[in-house]
Amino acid sequence: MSTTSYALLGLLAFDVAEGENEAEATGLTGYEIKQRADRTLRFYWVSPAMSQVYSEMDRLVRLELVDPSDEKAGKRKTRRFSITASGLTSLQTWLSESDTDFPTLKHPVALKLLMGGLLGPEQLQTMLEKYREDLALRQADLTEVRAQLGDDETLRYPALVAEWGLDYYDAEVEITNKLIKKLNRL
Amino acid sequence: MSTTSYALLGLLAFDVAEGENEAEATGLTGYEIKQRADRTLRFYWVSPAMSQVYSEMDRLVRLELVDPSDEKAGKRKTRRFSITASGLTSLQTWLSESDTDFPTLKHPVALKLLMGGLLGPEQLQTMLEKYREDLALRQADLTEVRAQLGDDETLRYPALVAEWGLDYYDAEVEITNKLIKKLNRL
DNA sequence: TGTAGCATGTAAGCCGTTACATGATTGA
DNA sequence: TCAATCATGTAACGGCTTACATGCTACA
Repeated sequence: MSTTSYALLGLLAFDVAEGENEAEATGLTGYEIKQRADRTLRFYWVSPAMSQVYSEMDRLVRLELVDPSDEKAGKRKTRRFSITASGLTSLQTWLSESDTDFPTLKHPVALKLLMGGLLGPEQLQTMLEKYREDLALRQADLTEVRAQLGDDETLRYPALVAEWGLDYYDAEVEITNKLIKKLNRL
Repeated sequence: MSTTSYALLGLLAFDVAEGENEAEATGLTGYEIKQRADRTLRFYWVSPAMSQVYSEMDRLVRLELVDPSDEKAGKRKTRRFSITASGLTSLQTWLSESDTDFPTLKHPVALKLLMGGLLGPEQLQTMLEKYREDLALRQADLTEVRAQLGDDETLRYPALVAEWGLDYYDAEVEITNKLIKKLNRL
């Protein structure tokens, strides 16, 4: 099981937590899982392709960590996935017993900066400014995510992670500004 | 050509830059490329496996962006790779004309924090403290890299990237401390 | 004499993406 | 009626890692 498998399993665990006080936890469709991943996981893990969401669900169902339930609303067939008891314990075991890898960063801006000597100073400048703009977009996205999470207790940790992400982006903006200043001095 | 291909090509470009005033730029062996990648690329891109270094070199040679030269010192056969003129222009084109993707972050600590509700507060604490320790190790490694780069003009950009990396880790430490404080208040 | 480092590769396999294919439902 | 969104999947492939296999060289 890859980390992404557990990440998706984790999304299903939240679905249960949210649904506790409702009549039924009906689970999530593959499509909904993808949407949730795009709102949270994407900022600090991955945004899996739809096709991967479905193949991961197949795997989790095979391992009985997830329960599928077919649903027919009109002519449309959808499968809703929900985490099983076994899935929940498996997730908890992973959370507490697997060792937590150091983060992996793939930073094309830094990579190109390394070879800055082969690039004109104006081109470097342009690249860094474009990066600042991209950062601003990301910040806006994440700010909205944070706002929508609210102060609900069940979403305390997702909110915490969103705040962490905002701090992260703030730091990245500062570092980029510092770098631009340094380059201007050369 | 993947970004990693260009990254390795970039390492060979530095070899030329360094060797300019020497008798000959003899190129780098696969083993040396791996070592250089581990000292620089690893912090903000990847640390390719040895097997990947060799297969990337095969590809670059096939594309004539890199020149191999066999060498026999005693009974030992080594291949040294050096960047061709075509390889250098190809690298420059990539640097200036490809669009620079937004960084990709895979942060297992943040991922597990998301599911913090399934984990005890002490376990979260332990995880974050372990992360701080890992960060300290990384900082030490990168500090040494920065020191060894010196203030040589040919290594100005690598030095700049190393400094950027140190700022990045500093920020990460601060953010982690802030997070630990927040968790303690809960 | 043996171990750590230097040096090069092949094969298998996983993770993940892109491209392709299909069809239902909602609302402008 | 047409486009956007919802919904599900298969096939091919690229990138990268792990495991395996081989052998030289320096040095303790």
